[in-house]
Amino acid sequence: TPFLLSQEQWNFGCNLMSTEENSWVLKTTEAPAPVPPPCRSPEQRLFTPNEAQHPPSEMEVQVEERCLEQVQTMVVGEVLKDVDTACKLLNIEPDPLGWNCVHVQKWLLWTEHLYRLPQVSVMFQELSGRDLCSMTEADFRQRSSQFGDILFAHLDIWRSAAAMKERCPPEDTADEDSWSDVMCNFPNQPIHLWQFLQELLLKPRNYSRCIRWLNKEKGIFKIEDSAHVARLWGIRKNRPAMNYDKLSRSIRQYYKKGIIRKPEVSRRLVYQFVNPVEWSARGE
DNA sequence: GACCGGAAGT
DNA sequence: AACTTCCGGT
Repeated sequence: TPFLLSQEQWNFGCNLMSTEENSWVLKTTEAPAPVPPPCRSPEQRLFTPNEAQHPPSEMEVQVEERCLEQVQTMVVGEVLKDVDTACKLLNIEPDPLGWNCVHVQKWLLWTEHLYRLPQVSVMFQELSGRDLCSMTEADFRQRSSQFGDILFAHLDIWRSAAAMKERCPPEDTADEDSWSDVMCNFPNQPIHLWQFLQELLLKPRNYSRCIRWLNKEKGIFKIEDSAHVARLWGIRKNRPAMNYDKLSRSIRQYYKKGIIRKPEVSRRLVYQFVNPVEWSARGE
């Protein structure tokens, strides 16, 4: 089946065009969840805006089509990138068909977080990715009458993304991401907390609302949203009960190891990497 | 709520 | 070993 834009992706594309915040995956710290109504016939929506009046000329049609094409390419690229990011964060592969129950739960946890849903993952326990993919929207609704459609739509995005990937695998966005690719793409390599924090700090576009550098050269950073960072860490380590109390305890374990410390003047939620030289060499 | 470290568990 | 969990105290 062809890759169709969902309402959500279309909205995202519009945001992108207006140079707004450009990550829909991690747009989480403000505003209530961007809960899109699942759109089963997106192509209609794509072509309806503003052509009600006079019939457009041939050239106008061509221009518009090319524009839409560009937007679509851009959106697809962003979706793939965001799926990638989520995969790294969750340590799962992009294709839902390959997921086991644990992977499914991680993905559900992530989706809950993304759309700010209440805990719905319990309704999907013991399901593999293959099970999930064989379910209809009605099946989803049966397990969660309120949010089944959202989960179904989000799974659809992932399946489409995986299909895209398979269709053109060698494309590979050979850009700035290669560093973290090398660091994280080996699946199931246990990640250290300090590495994880650096990963987040490396992507200010996505994470600056919850953690950011105060002084990158000195390695001083501030956790802006402790609960959010803890949640992300919990997702990555598959520790649903993770919170800032525990995360900060782990950070404090670094004090005696000389990996992280409190800066000279201790400030609330501010920490400092002890030897920041190694990674400050490269830009974001 | 953040911060701190001891102690025990995984 | 690298956390995670829990906690009593600042």
